[in-house]
Amino acid sequence: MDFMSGVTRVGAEWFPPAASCLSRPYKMAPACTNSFSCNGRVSEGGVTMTRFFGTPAGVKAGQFFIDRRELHEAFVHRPTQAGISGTKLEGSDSIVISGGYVGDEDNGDYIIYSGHGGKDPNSTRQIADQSRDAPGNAGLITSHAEALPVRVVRGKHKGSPFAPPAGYVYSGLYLVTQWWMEMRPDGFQIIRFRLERIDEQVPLEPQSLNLPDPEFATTIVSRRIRDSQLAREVKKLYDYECQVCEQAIPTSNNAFYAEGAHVRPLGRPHLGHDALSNILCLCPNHHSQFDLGGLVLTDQMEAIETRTMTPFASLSFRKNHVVAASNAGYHRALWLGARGMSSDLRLLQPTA
DNA sequence: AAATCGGACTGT
DNA sequence: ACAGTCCGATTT
Repeated sequence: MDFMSGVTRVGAEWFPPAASCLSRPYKMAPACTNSFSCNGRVSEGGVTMTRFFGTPAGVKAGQFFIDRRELHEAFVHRPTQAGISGTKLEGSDSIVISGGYVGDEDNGDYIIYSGHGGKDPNSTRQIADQSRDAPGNAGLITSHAEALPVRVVRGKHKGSPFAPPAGYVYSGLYLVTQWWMEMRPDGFQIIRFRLERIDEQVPLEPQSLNLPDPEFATTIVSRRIRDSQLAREVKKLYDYECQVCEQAIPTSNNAFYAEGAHVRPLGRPHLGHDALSNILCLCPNHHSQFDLGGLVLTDQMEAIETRTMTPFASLSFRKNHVVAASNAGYHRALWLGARGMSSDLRLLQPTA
């Protein structure tokens, strides 16, 4: 007996993620073509992927799934019961919103989501505090720190105008933008996460006329969406210390914040590469100064303030990392040329 | 082995 | 509809 008889399914076939992708410190995932890097482990047999970031190939935002097993098989959400997939080390790659915790909010473009834990397995009532060390919760904290994309799935439940009338809908990618511990009225501590939508291609079903204005959220994430796996590796290599000022910005959870800055910009018309030789680890201020042309680099990786054309710092580099002079030269020509000044490299050599 | 925002089945 | 019970698959 087919338990799915009578149910219309959309795109029920699942496709294994295809092509090559970057891996984290564990084994390479078989395949992935999404715009983000993907991670995963391969079992001894070499087939089972357990962690995968981004949207799997062949899956679209808005796609319907009849139950948790289908989500599992499509690599959209691997756990068959738990709401959060992930670990502290790897980060969390997906969540399911099913209204299982009071106080959650679903505003479409942003979500307030409770962590897991502290529930009586028999009564589904909260009987204990939640912990930031539970695997899924710690994973979402890691995803926040690393700006990893989180797949969001909505299940049928009351309280969300975006929830499907039955089954589950894959709702695309979100970023964790905040987390905090919260004391509930019943005296139990829970952990809460704010997630903001980062792929806008597929509109959510408009269920009310006054949708929240997503402009601010999209502005925040527009730079982070480009945070490639390589950029994350560079940040880790430098312990999140800016290569210009050597400052690391402390955040919560004993973590730090930095940004991966592409020297020759990606995309048209610049066509820079997402490669280690084209990425710097910078604090937000120097990243902005660099991207806005207030700072250029000599071939010797001296930082020049373009307002006064004076060197003010020598970039620090760590082992096995070099930025190609050609990329620095491209960036230099981009900004000095645009100001009608000579981009002749000789003018930027430090005078001995 | 424990934990997990399921799922199908029973009752009101 | 809804709530409780039992039986869970998968991952950690």
